[in-house]
Amino acid sequence: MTTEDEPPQAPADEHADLWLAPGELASWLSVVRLMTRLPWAIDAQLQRDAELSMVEYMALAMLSEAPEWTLRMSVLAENTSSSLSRLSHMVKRLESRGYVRREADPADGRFTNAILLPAGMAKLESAAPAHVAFVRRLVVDNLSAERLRRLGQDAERILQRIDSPAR
Amino acid sequence: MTTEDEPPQAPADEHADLWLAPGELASWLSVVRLMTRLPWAIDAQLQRDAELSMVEYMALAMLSEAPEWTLRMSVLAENTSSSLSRLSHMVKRLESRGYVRREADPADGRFTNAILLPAGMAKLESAAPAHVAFVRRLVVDNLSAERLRRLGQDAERILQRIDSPAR
DNA sequence: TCATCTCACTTGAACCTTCACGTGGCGCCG
DNA sequence: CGGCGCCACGTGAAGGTTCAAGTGAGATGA
Repeated sequence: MTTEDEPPQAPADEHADLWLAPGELASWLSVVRLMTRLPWAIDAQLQRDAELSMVEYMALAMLSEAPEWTLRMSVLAENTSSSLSRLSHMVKRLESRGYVRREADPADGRFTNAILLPAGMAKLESAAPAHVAFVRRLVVDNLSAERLRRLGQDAERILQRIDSPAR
Repeated sequence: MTTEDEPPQAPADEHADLWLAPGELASWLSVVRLMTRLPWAIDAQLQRDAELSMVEYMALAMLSEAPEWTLRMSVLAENTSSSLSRLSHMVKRLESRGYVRREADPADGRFTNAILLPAGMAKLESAAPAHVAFVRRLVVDNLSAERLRRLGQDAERILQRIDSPAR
């Protein structure tokens, strides 16, 4: 697919060194569209079927696999790739829905633990099947095992660069 | 090559059929993290160096390659993967900054054309080098040509499923 | 020719994220 | 033991996106 179309007029004269080769550009634009629309699609599915956003689902899922259904806010923030502030607001909302609760770490009051409540676990379990099926249909079962593995590797490779200091 | 890593402990007991196989899950989580953090990184770079968001940059870039620097709002929305409403708000802001203007299509007043202004083109040209360099460092030059091509293909394949009706 | 329908936008409110700052617990150094 | 600084979080305002209506231009049909 895709690509490698020569534009009827070649406007990419002076853009050439400022920009990307046609094939590179096409691939990059596909990635951009994926980054924009895949989260949107997942959010829409979860919102429709479970009234959860993807980050909320991820948070519940992370907690459900943690010992004692408990995680520090900062760890949960890291695991869900969200800022502490965003997480704080989000957990407040989950708390008001009865899915989690917070308490200061008994051992060190500077930390706050987020704790999954039974209602939250129930919510997660009721949301999981449709969500997993959706992820399978869009991604996991849509790519060969090998390609999925490579996709994950590429993602890690890019993430590494994101985390590494400016240069 | 390469190996198939077994996780040291297998926690996926009863989750197994509700969820994904360990390798699948790992790949999927990598993709999720990529979808979350790559846009964030790009936005941060553009914001810092040019006070533009990624969508704004994309919109200017699309317009700059369109004939007469002109595109219908609906076409621009499609090309930037954003809703018409989002685009409308966004273009209003770009308009107030003097980068674009809007006018009703003379041939058919139902359509609205977004038109890139010289100041917008100048903005784009001044933002492009750093942005392109950043994209190269994170993605394009970080993957082999073959892997980049395949990444683009995988993205297209997933996008196709997103666009196809529920089943 | 005029009511009605359709379709591309536009708009304003609600919601969420971001940003900058504020707060409280605990270690540390005197 | 007492002030100081650091660090994990919390909070409120600002800004952007989403959602649900609203608007206006052209097609359609009587």
